[in-house]
Amino acid sequence: MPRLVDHERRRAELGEVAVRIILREGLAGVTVRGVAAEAGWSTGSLRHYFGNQHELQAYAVQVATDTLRRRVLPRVQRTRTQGSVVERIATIAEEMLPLDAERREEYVLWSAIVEWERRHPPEGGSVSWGDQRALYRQCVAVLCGYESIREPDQATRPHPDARVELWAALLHTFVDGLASQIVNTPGEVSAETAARLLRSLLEAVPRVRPDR
Amino acid sequence: MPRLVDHERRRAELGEVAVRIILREGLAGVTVRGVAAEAGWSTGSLRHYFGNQHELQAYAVQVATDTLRRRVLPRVQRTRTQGSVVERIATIAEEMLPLDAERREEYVLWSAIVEWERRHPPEGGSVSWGDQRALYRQCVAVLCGYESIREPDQATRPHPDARVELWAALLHTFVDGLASQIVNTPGEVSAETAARLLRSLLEAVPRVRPDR
DNA sequence: ATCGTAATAACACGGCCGTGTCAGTTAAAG
DNA sequence: CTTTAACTGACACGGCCGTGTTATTACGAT
Repeated sequence: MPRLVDHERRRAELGEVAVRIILREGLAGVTVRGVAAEAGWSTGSLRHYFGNQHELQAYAVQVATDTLRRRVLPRVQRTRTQGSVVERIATIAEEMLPLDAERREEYVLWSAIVEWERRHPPEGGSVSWGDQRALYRQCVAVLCGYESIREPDQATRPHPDARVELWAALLHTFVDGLASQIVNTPGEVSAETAARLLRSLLEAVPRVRPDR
Repeated sequence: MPRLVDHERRRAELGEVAVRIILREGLAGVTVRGVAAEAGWSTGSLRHYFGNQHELQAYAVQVATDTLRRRVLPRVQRTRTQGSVVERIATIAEEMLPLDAERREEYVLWSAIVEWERRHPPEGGSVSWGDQRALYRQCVAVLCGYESIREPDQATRPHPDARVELWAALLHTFVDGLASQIVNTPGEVSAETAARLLRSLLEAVPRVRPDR
């Protein structure tokens, strides 16, 4: 019969282009015509793979999510083994801050995902949010003097110590604020200032057992 | 000669319409045609008062700034006199959080201003940022056990106690993060949760003198 | 080699946008 | 009342957008 095209492969290809546009112009820049042009196709052709703009943007957000997972998780898991506890945890938390060009790119992707989820709330709650909270929970647990490594699926659930749970939330919120200040008022909050503030907050986390 | 129109008054009138549009559709919704239509004039007429869209949006941002000053400052200054120190300070800080419809409106205006300043960085640094920092500085000073009221121009300058300065920055960042989480992930961070987290952070501020 | 359908691309329609032009209107100064 | 410049609004141009329609192409099964 007619020639067959690997739809999933084409969508992935177009998704990559869309992510590139998100980085350059934000989610609103992902238009049917724009993506088609940058990918080198006509809009009529693109619309065989995405019925409308909504589908295109939804797919782009999905690609962005996968990209972040692939980029950020390995960096977080490759934990630093030297330095004080605060220093090691700070290094992990800094992976969520737009301190350099690469992480600034990632922050733009985060923002696009958040913008999308705000306008199209996922029924089961944001997955990325749960992941982040689990990360901070684990950071605070270590900082408090608890076991340094818990099973991943354990970190997804609340920590038995309410103080850990509380400070995980505080840290999560603080890092979010720090990230937004870095991009929105770079003249007021530099990368160095942010790094310093982060460590100061980590110092304030109450310890169950003395520093290790 | 020809009839005369109070230009400043017209601009203010159009600015109000523009702010209404910012609340409804964001800064990008402030278009020459849109504002003219909502104000009941033609675009050609509007453009006697604003040469182009840039001028119109810049003016709208200015009006938004003035509106916020007029709305938020009085609420902050009418400080609560009952309850613990933490409770009183929390009430002040909560004025910066989008906890109800009114303050959610104000948050949208803040966001529009920040967006504008990010794309058109003011040379002298953001005025609104300095104002906010001064507020948190004063809050933390009281919380630490310092004098409850300093001269306004004193609050603009750094506090002599470095710890006050540090925790003012931490609190500022935290409240920013809390605000963004409330609007971006309302399903994860409710108004109640935010209020609770805020108080928890305030409890963690180190005291110079015992609670008063 | 032929056929039929997926794939492709060109085009049109309607919408919103910023901006420039220009003739008509208004009202204050003379 | 006449003059005159500010004011007004209608219109056009070009651009970008989403989307629907339609003709053409390409290719695998027959």
